[in-house]
Amino acid sequence: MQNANYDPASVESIYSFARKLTGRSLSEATFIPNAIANDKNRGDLGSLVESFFFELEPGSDSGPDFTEAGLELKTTGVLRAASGGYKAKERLVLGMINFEKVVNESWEESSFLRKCRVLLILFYLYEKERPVVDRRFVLDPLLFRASEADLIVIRSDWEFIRQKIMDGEAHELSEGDTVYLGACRKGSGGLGESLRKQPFSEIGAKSRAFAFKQGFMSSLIGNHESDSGFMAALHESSFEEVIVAKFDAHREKSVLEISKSFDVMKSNKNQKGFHRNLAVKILSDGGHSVPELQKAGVEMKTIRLGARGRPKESMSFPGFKFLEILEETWEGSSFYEKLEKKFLFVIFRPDKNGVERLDRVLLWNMPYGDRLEAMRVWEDTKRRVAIDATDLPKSSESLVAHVRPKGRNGNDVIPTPQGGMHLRQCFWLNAGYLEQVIRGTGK
DNA sequence: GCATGATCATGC
DNA sequence: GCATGATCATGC
Repeated sequence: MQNANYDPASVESIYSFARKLTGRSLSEATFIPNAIANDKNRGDLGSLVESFFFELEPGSDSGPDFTEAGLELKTTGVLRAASGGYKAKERLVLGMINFEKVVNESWEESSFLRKCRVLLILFYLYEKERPVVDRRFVLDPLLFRASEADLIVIRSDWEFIRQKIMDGEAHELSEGDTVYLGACRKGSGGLGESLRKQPFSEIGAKSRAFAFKQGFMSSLIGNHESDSGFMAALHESSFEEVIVAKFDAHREKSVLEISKSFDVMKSNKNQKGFHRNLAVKILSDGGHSVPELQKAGVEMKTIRLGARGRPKESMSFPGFKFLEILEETWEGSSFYEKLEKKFLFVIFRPDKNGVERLDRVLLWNMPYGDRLEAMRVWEDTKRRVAIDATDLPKSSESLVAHVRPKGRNGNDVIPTPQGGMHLRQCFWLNAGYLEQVIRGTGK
């Protein structure tokens, strides 16, 4: 079947297309007919993804879903783990065990291996009350190829299961028999139903399927998380593209919508880090930190615009002590150090109705000329601290930077060279300057 | 509406 | 306990 979105013969192409689901639900990623989207009882997200996102014909069971690429597609639920990451909601079923056939197969030639050598696994956040088409894919897809070490265990599990059937004990199979790959109950043959025949015994057996056990799935997820998102994506895209793609999934969403999608609420109506928190959630797929930013030396700042597109606030930087700045040089100062960095601005903006939305992100370096102006303000500050620490550069004195208090409260005072005590201060980039920076880029 | 002053919540 | 990022509050 022809498809304009990806090349069904290319694993890479399929994978990149699958990544468009990351951070979204199926209904956000593609059109779903109302009759299906509204059917809250519709349980099988996997087949909906196959038909509406990948536009595959309903599969025959014989081979992998992406026949040409030899790739089997799996869609599976995850739950939040106490650690902050995710864990598997349940085992991943890989295909029914055909008691008659499996006994005649070798591991290398097995239909199990043929079908499950390479898996493309999509992880969505399981939320009971949420219709399946609205459940969000919270991790990047995982292209699963069992490691050598895993394969040894999986093979031994598979052979154990096969041997039990050869011994005429299919009815005694149990998931606990094995380590990573289990024979789980699936399909007809439950209580009161007719049992299936097995080749080496007259006793009927419950029908079973091969499945990666829940613990194995959770460990896959854990490994995937730790090298996922950024690092995995970085194999294919630039740092900037990765970041922009993460935010693109939430662009134009209201702050409320974003917070709901990550299931976070303002813990406190004065929670000043709320928007920053949302940005962290977006970048880390629901986690609570973004070590990649630190690793790359990127300084993330949130900017909230007013109705006219001007930042509501100036941007603060680490504080300085009056007595210390006298001993510092510009290039030894923490303000200098920060301004040398690459910034990631996460920009929020109110729409016509005043609803604040994620506008866009911007990776930005301060131009050299503006750093010189920041240096001038810093030098001026140092000079004036020595004269009168209560009279420092105001925002009206420079287009770029100024100095203002930053403290716990009115009691948060530190000593001045003049022998008095004065409110702790820090450097700020002017709101007006930031406005120019933002206007000069993108839109 | 903006400049300036003041302070809050959080994470280490 | 304290630094940090961020926001609130006030007065012109």
